[in-house]
Amino acid sequence: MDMLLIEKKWRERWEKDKLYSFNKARLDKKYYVLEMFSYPSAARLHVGHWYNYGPSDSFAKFKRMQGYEVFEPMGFDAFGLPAENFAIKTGIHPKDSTYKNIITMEEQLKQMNASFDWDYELKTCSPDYYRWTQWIFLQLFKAGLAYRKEAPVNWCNSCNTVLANEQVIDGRCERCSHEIVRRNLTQWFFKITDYAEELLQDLDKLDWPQKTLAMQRNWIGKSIGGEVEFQIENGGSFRVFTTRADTLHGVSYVVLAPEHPLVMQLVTDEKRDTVAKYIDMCSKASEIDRLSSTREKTGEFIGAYAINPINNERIPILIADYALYSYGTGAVMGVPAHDERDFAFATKYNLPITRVIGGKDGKDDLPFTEHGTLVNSGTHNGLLSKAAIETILNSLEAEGKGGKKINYRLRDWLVSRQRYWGCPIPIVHCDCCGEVAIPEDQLPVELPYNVDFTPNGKSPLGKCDEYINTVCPKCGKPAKREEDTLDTFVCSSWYYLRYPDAKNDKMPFDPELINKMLPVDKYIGGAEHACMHLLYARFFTKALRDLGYLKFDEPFTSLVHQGLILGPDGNKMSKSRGNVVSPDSIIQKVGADAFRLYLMFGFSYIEGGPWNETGIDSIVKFIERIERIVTSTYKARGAHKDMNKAEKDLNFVRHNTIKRVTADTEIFSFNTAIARLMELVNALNKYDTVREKNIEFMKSVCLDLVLLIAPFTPCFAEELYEIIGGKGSVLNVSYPIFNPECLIRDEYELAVQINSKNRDKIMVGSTLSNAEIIVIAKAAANIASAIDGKTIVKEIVIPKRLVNIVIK
RNA sequence: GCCAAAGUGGUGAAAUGGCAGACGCGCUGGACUCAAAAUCCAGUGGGGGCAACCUCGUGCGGGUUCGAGUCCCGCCUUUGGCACCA
Repeated sequence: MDMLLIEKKWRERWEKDKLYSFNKARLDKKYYVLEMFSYPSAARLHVGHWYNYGPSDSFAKFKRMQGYEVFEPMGFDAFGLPAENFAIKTGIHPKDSTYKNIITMEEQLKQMNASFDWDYELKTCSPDYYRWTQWIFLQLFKAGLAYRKEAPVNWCNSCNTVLANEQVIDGRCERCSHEIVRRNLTQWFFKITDYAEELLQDLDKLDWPQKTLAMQRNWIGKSIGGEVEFQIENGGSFRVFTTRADTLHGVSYVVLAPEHPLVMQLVTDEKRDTVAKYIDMCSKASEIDRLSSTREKTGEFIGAYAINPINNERIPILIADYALYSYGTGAVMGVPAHDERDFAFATKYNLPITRVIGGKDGKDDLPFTEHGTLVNSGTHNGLLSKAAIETILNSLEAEGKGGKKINYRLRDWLVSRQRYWGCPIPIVHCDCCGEVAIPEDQLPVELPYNVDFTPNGKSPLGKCDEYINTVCPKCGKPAKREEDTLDTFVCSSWYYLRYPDAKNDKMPFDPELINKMLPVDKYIGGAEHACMHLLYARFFTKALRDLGYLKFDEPFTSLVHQGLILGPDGNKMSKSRGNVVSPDSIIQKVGADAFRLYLMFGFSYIEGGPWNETGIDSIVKFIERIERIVTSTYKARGAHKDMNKAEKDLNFVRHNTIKRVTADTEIFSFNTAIARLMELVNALNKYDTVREKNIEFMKSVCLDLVLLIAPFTPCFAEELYEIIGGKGSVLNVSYPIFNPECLIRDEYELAVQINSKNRDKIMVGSTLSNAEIIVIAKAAANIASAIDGKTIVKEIVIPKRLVNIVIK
């Protein structure tokens, strides 16, 4: 078969017949399969694209053949830095290069023989999409979920923009690996922290990889504890957050974060200079320096004192950059005896260390960080930590000096970017009215084309006079537009909602339709999005639900991460390593179906692994074996109609294959599914050598084979189906269903063990009882002699598998 | 440092606590052929034995169990994630 030719033939026919067109009349049977959309890169599709889209499309086709109305859209995550950086280098405008790349990518994606319904295609950089991104921004703004604040932010000097916490990897920019520095800037944030608890709780509802759930839990970082209020000696007060209120008697100092506003108020005149210097030093430190937990702790006494509310002790107030202004209250109590970090800090600065929790077994090593019994704690002596936390926080609460409190590690999502190629923020800054939302009927705020986007640390849109200067929608006076654009993760946080209603020009989506189409039934994409896209999208869904636009809580019911295909050297493929494998030549040689099948058979889908193409030839041979056995069977003639042992054996393999392929495909275990298909082909070939063949029966097995393979090699299966006289598309035929009765064998082979070691094999009828089986087992040649004269301690029968006789 | 996952033939990899290595690749032998290719068939974890068979074997050391790659405890290694979060 000329695969390239037949693939073209079937692609054209599918398109003509609109085979993959989603039928809204069958919404009750909808199955939404979504693969994470791609960035429109200039390079051709790489192995990773194929590995993501090929097997998951097979899953979609499998669901289709099971009778579901499958919705499998495709689009482009088209805003973003690469196009802009490319433009800076070459002068080609990001819009031009992006749209050009999209066209070539569309062509390539179509060569995959996938079921994408292109009628629902979306591009996040197109005004009819980002109009609604802006609309959602405004809904969040009106609900108080989008706000502007000055805060220390992560700044990348190479990308000339701020980054969200999630985009900082080990103190470096996730994109260019440049060191991140901190800057104080006024930026837009989304209040994702309002949803911290629900984002955490609802993880329990999701059919997601355990690892990803764990990562999100860690990222949200719930911490149950309490707040304690410390009076300042010369008036005023502040609070600290602690999970160990039981150690309150052991507090020998408190620490404020360098950015804490109280610091410059409380500092004494003699300390003012050194403290200011320290603060300055902290602000200049890069994230890398600051993040290093092995770095020696530093701090400065600010000359002021606080009062420990539980024992009225006078304790010094220090500043140290290990206290994070953005977590808790920005202030920490120091308990050197029971915290490793505090211990190191107190030792260095000669602060008192008082033990207040007794050690185990009389040991008195410090620091002792476990729970235990309180000592040196006045009236609380003798309490266990857990009870003490409860008691102390309750009494503090009664006195108005604190109480129980939960903190989260999760921070609000910083969405401003000082870049050009992104969604404009639909806000006007007016001297009189402040931040004013652009009226919804004036959306989209279009991204201007003629903009100088050479990077100089200022937002490119700010340099574009005709864009930036406008009038206030409220008071009509001259005003300036917001000059930053939105993080591209904002665009991708709702695209799954837009797909089913991609052409709607009245609203972002019709809630009535979307509530029926969503949530996504199966979402497939890389694990690297665990704490970014997948978290943001969940937040958007919940926020839009609370605003009344959606009726479901979670966007993606079930999630699968495909593994990573590494270079042949076992490293991640990258241009700089020179280990990038291009699939183009392989596809030109063997076709997209064979390539897809190879990817599905050669790797465990969720594991991935180093690239190795030695198996491709064998996959081609396998396809040819199928073609040979199916076509020769359909040409053969014979009047034989019996169903004897040979037929029953083949029928067993057939139904076992159907059962296993169905179950394995359901859980994305494609390599084992294909192994089962190979077994069926082997069984067919074996049966083919039988002298008196039941040709009609054999044909029916071949038909099942063609149907079973159809999701994996769609064009090949279509062609074969046509050759054997099938009408219409094979993908419209129902996927075979196994018959349990055909899986019952007349007799089974059992291993017979003595003391758990194999000693013999027996054939037993399937209707025999365990007692009858034991009788046969004991009579087997090797067994009878072995148990002769011995005491039998135990007899175990595992149906269809083994008999174990335990003797003394 | 903390959390999670993984470690199985020459190789890609399989195994609801039940015959370890399914299905492939590679290799060896055979059939077909003048010959080769293609195709088909058989064999293929280590050690021992002429043989039927025996024995060892899933990173290492223990344990639970009639039975452990799988469960438990303690290590080693690798890979991801988090990392001054009070």
